[in-house]
Order: sequence, then structure tokens, then C-alpha cells
Amino acid sequence: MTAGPSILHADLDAFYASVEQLLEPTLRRRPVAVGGSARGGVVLAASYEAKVHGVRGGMPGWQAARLCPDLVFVRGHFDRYRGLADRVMTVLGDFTPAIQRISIDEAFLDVSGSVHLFGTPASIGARIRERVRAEVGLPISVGAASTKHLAKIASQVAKPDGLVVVQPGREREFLDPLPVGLMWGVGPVTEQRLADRGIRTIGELSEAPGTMVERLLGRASGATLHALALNDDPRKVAGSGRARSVGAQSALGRRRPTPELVRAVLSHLAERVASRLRAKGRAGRTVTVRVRFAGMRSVTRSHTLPGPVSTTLTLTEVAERLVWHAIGKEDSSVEITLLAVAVSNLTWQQAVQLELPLQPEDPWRPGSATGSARWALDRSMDAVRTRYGRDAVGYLPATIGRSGGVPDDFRELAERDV
DNA sequence: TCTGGGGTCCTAGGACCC
DNA sequence: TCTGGGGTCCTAGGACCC
Repeated sequence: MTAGPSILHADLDAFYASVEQLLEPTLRRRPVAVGGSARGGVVLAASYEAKVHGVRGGMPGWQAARLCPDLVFVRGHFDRYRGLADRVMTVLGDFTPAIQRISIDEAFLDVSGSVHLFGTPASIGARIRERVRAEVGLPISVGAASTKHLAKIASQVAKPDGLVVVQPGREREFLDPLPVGLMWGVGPVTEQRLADRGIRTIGELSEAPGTMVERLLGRASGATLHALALNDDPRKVAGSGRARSVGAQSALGRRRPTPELVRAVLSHLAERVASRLRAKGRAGRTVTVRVRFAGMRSVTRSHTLPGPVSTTLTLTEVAERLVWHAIGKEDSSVEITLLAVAVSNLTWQQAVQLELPLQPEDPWRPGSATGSARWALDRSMDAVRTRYGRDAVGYLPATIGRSGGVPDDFRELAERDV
């Protein structure tokens, strides 16, 4: 097998922000933040004009506004992003059927079988960029190399709006001077740990003893990162597969955890999680909640049930007990800022299966009759929602905190296939 | 008027079983 | 009298990615 640069990584630049500039020409060449505001909330994406001022996705809006006084905050057209990204993927599909889409706005392409039709990987990368710009109107960066990992680093280096090809035999020359933070799996914490050992570049990491790297970063990630730095790509095709968990969370501002608030938020979250599970014919045995306190400290509690669950009420009840367990030892004046509910340990659940395998001694046993009634109720509410929309029916005041939160369109965009 | 929402994977300790 | 070794599952926390 020749190791030519036959893997491409194509990555739309500042995707959400670029779409906003495409839809609204007056935003072009201006610093744009999607989401948040100068007074609060969080920036979901920033245009390159904003990034040069240090604005980043995930940054609180007030901080972004301080870094970049001219920043324009827009709400975002979340209903448009999916369709535009799909059109880009269709363009990519014209060059090879061997595509692995890894998120809404990026994909790997294996073009080893396409060179007869379209020329070298470098020229394919150039044509992709031209066509996406001409036909969709968005900037896209492309990296080409002999492995996925290298192609992904190359596209990062190519940004914004560029093309970088790593020629075979010149991998070390390309990698050595780059900062370790460009590697997949190296975030701020790992970067700092390596810097403390004097390791800042991928070349320096490749020269460090493997045992030292593993001791520093843990056995698994240490070994993987060291191998990647040596350009010995151990990653098999990332078998995306089905989701392993389904969750939902909601930021609350600073709130006293009253029983009413906790119950209302959890039933809302449980409803979102459980209805997604039911829609896909799945259920899960492990329920995990997360409580975040003022000051960003957070605590998780989980419980594994004897049988899989996908009913809203049962999930709500289990989650509620877990949340109080998590809050239990806190000061009585404690404030919470976020609640999250997730279900994992997923199994398939045929349309007729109920929550029956629960053991009598299980404290959260819904009881078989109760369980089947709940499940039937959920299914009929699912049907109503399918016909009349998400908010047509619901448990309790599921409408709490609608005002401050993130749009539902964004939540749907972030959901993955269950 | 201090920080979103969706996920994945790894580690470590303890329980439990054979 | 003393106390193996491997495997699996569960729980809690944390880093990271898009």
C-alpha cells in the first residue's frame, strides 16, 4: 500500500458564523458572534474577524464583547445550518463515495480511487474548495495527507479558507514544529501538563520517552498520543455506530434547589430524553444526573436499574432521587446553576416491551401495571406531539425557563442519531 | 448580569464471582 | 495460618470534541 496523500479532511470555516454572513451580506467582513449577547449567554460560534480579537465559541457573551467592542451578536438561523451543510456534503460526494462525515461541518474523504477521474489529491482539494464556494457560498478548508490524523491537522493549519497538502516523505518536516495542541485529544489541560515537562511541539513529543508520556497522561491516551506524534496512526476507522447514551441538560442561572424547581426541570429534561429514546426504539438501564453548583463545581450521581427504562415518569423519579442524593450534603444555602439527565447502557426496545424486568426489591420499581400504563401514556403523547408539535402536551409546567435558554433548533442540531 | 448543549472515552476503586 | 488472580460490573470524576 502506497502512503500517498490520499486522505482528505474537509472542514467548513467558522460554519455557523459563515452562514450568517452568507445570509446577511452586511455582516460580511465584520466580527460576528452567533448566540449570546453583550450582557450574558454564551457565544456558540465566532467569525474569523471576531476570532482575531480572541473571541471563541463557548465564551461568555460579556467577555467576548469586552475583547471585541464592535462584535455583532446574532441569534442564529439554526433551521438553515443542516440543509446548507448537507449541500456541501453532496458536493464532496461528487468526488468519491468513500466519505465519513464526522460532524455537521466536517468529513474525511478517501480519494485514492478518484485520481483517474479528478487528478491528484491536491487538485481534488482545490476543486472541492472552488465548488463549495461557488455553489453553496461558504469557505471550506481542506487538508490532504496519508492518514486521517495528519489530514485533520493539515486542514487546521490551512484555516481559514485554505488548502494544505502533506507530501509523502515530508510528514516529519510538517509535524515537528507544530504545537501539540493541534493534535486530536490534546486540550488545555494536557497541553499544560506537557508544557510543564518542556514539551510544546509535536516533534518534542515524538522524542520524549513513551513511558514518560504514559505516566503523565495515562496509559491509553499517553500511548495513543505518543504514537500519533510519531505519525504511527493507530486509529482504525472511527466506527461512529449508534449512540451509547442520550442526555439533555438545562442551565438555570443561579437558583435555590426547591422541590418544585427540581421537579419541573427534571420532568422537562426526562421528557426530552425519554421521547428521543422511544422514537428510536431504545431504552437504557443506567440513569445519570449532574448538578452544577454556583462556582462551576459539579457532581454526578448514577444508578443502574435492573431493567431498561424509556418512560418519562420513571426516568423523572429516578433522576429526582439522584439529584437530591447529589445535593444531600451541601450547605442549606446552596445554589445550583444546571441540571442534566442522561441514560446509558442502551438496549433495543421493541414497541411492545415494557419495564417489566424490575425486581420487587428495587426501590424504584414502577410496578408492572403502572409501568405499562405509563408507557402507553407516553406513546399516545408522542403521537400527539408528532401531529401537533412538541409543546402540544407535556408533563407539569414543562415550560419553565423557556425564555433564557438556547433555541430548540440548536438542541436538535446537536442531537446525534440514537 | 459569570459559563450552552450534545456527546465519547478513560481511570480508579470497590463489590462480587469463580 | 494465611490469603491468589482474573474478570466483570458499577460508580464518580474528569478531559476532550463539535
